[in-house]
Amino acid sequence: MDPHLLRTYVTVARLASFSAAARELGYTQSAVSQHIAALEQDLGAPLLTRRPVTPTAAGERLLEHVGPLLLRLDAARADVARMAAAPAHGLTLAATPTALGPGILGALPAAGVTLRVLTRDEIPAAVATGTADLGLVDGLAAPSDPLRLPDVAPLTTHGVAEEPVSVLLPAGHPLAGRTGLRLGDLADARWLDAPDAALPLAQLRTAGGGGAFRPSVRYEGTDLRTLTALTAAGHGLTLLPRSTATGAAGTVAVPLTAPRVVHRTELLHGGAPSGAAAELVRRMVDGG
Amino acid sequence: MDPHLLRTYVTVARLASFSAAARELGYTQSAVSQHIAALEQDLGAPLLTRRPVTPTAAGERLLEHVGPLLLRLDAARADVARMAAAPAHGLTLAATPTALGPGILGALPAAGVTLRVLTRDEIPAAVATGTADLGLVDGLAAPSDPLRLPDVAPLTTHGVAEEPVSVLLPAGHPLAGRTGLRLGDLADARWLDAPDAALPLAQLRTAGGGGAFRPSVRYEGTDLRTLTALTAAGHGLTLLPRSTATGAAGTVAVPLTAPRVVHRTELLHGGAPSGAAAELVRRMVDGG
DNA sequence: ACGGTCGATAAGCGTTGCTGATGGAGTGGG
DNA sequence: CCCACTCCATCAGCAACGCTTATCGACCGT
Repeated sequence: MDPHLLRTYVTVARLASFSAAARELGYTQSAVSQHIAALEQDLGAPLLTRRPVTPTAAGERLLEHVGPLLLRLDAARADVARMAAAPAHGLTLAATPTALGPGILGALPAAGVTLRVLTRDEIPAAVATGTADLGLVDGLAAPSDPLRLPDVAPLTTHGVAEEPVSVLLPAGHPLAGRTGLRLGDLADARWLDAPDAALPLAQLRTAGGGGAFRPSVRYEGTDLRTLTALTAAGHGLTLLPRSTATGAAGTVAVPLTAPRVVHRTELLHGGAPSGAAAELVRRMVDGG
Repeated sequence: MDPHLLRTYVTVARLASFSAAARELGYTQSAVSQHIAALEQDLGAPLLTRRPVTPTAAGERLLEHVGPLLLRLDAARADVARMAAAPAHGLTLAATPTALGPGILGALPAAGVTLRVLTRDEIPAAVATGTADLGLVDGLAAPSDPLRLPDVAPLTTHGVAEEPVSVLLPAGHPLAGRTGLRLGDLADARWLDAPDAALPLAQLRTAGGGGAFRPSVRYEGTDLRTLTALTAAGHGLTLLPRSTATGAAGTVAVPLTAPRVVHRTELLHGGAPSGAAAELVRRMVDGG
């Protein structure tokens, strides 16, 4: 169970080819073949079918483990290296688009920060592996409940903001005049499925809402502007934190009253934030 | 970052001795020394101070990673091996004491089951590494919310039971006559700290309650009988699921009305439960 | 039928990683 | 105060591992 063997295993599985994996990893085809053979002998079960190269049932199970495993390994290496390396000057902050509300943006220093917009799942990984110094993740949660984050590594989290959630409707929508909406009122509505830009509907199901949603258009970008435009054009409703929902052209933001969930933003960092990062953490946590 | 190196690193750190670790691992002292040297060179930072042998700051960070890492590695190996191995006849079920309520016990088959009582943290690990075929974990959660489990491996969870939570008071307690109690009413009470037997108070804080608790006696066993006896003797209050709280001699169980949390039990299993385990899963999930 | 590609296997060889021995450093006892 | 003991680091030697090169059988398209 050498990490090297696991790494070649995942590349072989991904490329569905021993030779291609060898090329990508800088090995010989023979070496890759021996790697896989060694793994299969070690685990006592065939992992791949040859010709075509496809994971077996056991191989599929292994694949589910290896990703997080290698991630954690990288995280450990990065975490230790961070303590030895000289503190870098630049500070990179990974965040989801909806986490960057006005309150957060106001707390940023005037210069020296690199913002990197990532998926919710990518942010803990980026912080753990040192790709980013700090992370901002947001999501839906019961009031004062922490978010459920994948624990790829021992990360420290601080809640930095909580605000109400709004439903974004096109201006002419029959419910646009309401002062508040229950999710039950919207059982038959069509929702935009935009996991990287809006708040993911799937979180609502775990956070207490029930029932199945009917997604219409799926939007895989991270631009809030086009997202609100899609809603304005009638392609579906969107769930957004109130501050980012209000004021979008052609839309109306109505507070969500039930289930009682809030949009929560959390700041994430590894063990020992260096100078500039530590200062930013202090400012954000104290401020919020 | 060979797993072997990591394994010797943790043993050295645990035993605070190169030679002792070598003895335990079946290596020479020289080999252990070289392992640590290799790790330190690979990571670019000293991990241990010698004489006395103590983790450095970087070493401490590494230690936090290595435990889960090796656990996941074992889990992956066990998971794959499980698919190749012949299905065992015996079925072992790991559970917390409070998870074994009457409803659960009734669903067990008449014979062929080994029950193993473990800590909440140990159960996911046991299921992941194949030490147990199935796991039953319980805890406090908002109604219909899933529990927060450490994700040591991709495990499947099914909610199997939810029931109200009761506060266990000694029979003569001033609040014993109440029909319901708010946590606020008990702000000044003394609580038994029994993380392995009762419901851990710490979970309440994340589940919505606030404030600090004043633990009195700490009980590290898993026997509910002595736990209720401790409460009856006035050593502190205990939080228990209603069905296990009622009827204990010398105590009164009063429902907890606020915060609105329930005692939730979840069934855990790995990817491919074998015959007997699969049947038990089906029965429990359908029944609940 | 035949070149081309793919993965498995054998042989050769450099490197790794172990053992055993030795040395310097700190420690406790006589 | 010195000696014996323990601890970890280091060195030399050797076996085993892991890579490459080379070759083979199987499959595919032409």
